[in-house]
Amino acid sequence: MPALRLVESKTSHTQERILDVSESLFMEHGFEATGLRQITTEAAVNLAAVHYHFGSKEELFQAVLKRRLDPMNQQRVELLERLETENGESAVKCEALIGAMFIPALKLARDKARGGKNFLRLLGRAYADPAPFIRQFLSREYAPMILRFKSAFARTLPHLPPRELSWRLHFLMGAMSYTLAGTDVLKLISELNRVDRVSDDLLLQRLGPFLVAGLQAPLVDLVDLADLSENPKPAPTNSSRRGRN
Amino acid sequence: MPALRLVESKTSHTQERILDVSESLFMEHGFEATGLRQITTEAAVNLAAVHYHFGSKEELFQAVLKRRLDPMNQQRVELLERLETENGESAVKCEALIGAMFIPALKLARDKARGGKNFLRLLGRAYADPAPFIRQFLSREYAPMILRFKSAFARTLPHLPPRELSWRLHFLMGAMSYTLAGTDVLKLISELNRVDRVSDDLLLQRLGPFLVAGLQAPLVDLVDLADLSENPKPAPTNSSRRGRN
DNA sequence: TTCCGATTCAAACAAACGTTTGAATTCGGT
DNA sequence: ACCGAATTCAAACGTTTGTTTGAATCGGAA
Repeated sequence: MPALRLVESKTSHTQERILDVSESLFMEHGFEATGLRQITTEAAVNLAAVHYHFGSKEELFQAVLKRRLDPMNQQRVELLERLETENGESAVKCEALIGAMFIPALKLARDKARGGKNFLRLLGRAYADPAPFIRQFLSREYAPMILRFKSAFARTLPHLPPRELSWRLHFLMGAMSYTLAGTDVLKLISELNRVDRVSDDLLLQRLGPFLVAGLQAPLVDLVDLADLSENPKPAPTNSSRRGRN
Repeated sequence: MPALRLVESKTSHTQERILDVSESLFMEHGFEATGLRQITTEAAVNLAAVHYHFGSKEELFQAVLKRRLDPMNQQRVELLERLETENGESAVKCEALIGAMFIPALKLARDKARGGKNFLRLLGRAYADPAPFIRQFLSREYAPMILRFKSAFARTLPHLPPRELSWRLHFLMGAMSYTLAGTDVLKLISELNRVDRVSDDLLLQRLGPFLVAGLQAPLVDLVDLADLSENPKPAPTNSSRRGRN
């Protein structure tokens, strides 16, 4: 077994080429469907270089994600902390919090030298991957930043019960990652095809208000709807209402 | 080449067992990572049965999706049409439209005999898959239903420009599929772990208001934010504002 | 130059992949 | 009981997979 990158200071030219090519290929075909030979030939390096520098295909995948994810999440909490010190006692507004989460991602998507949107599509794909090593890695990677923001949101939305807040943040992450990933299943929805391809900036300004309004939506008391097939319209019929929470 | 299911009336026992096992395995490991031998041994059928009944692994995957997706989307448009005839001239409310989209999916998630949540997780995974044959299939499968609902939303949200509506529906689909898929990357967000596992019903009642509020969010005029790193707070500084849409 | 660790390289490993084949078997109708 | 079609079966097809090995090459300090 070789030394497995004892020298961390000057990352070799080979490592970066492998990471770059892997990023684009993993994004294009997914983790399982991308072969190491495909990567190494396109990167013009030897096949064994992957195992020499990264240890295994799985570790390579994690390295690809980690390279972009660490700085991005770090920027996110930096923005959050700056907002919090600026605001002193009073809670930071929803809109600003969402901006703090979204802007570093958007910045990454713009920086074509550093992966561009390819990386975010890869990330969105990783979100949906059930492979345990991916899920564990993402959890480990996201935990600090998510918890940090959750308490910030709780401060600015004090009327929301904790569990309700958790769900709304879940929805928020869904819409955000779905959007950032550029999942274009439903391009047919729209005229998004070519026009809005350019204007990444406007994305936040469209997504932002949507999410802010969602987070601030009024609380409704939960109702048991056992009759799914019968009464499709959720109009308050005032019957079959049983308190539950 | 064999007859390739000329007889459609009585689907063989083998076909269903293959579909059931495939559904759960594809969901667990993804399309690429699931082997045909894995499927056929777990289903206790011969390896060649897959090609005999379905033609190829890709066609098997499509059949797995189609079996649940067709009835679900059909239910959705049925609900929509019932709502529209009930409301006559006036537009159907946002809340009801979202219910019409969500309830058939929720119903499917509940019906453990017909796949249960496994299928929705599989579906959420397919959303993020870049394989062309999957994307084409999903587009083909979703097109009628999506277009139907889009025009319904346009009627009830007349103040929204078409492109803005398209984006908001995009966000909506993101939050919805992310939620239905049960992507639990961010379980750490919350106390969702065991408590809310039971109450699928309450999901719609949490997601519904979130999405309604998002769809009805006020329109803001779009601004050019070229200074991402400098001014993280989207407070209206009144400078660097250039009209653009 | 000499030497040593870091890196690259070609070659091979066993295992698993999706797919095909042709014979054996089952089944329903006459 | 017989026939013909539908289905199942075991076996092998040729590729491709991630990983390992051991020797060749490179690069900088002594």
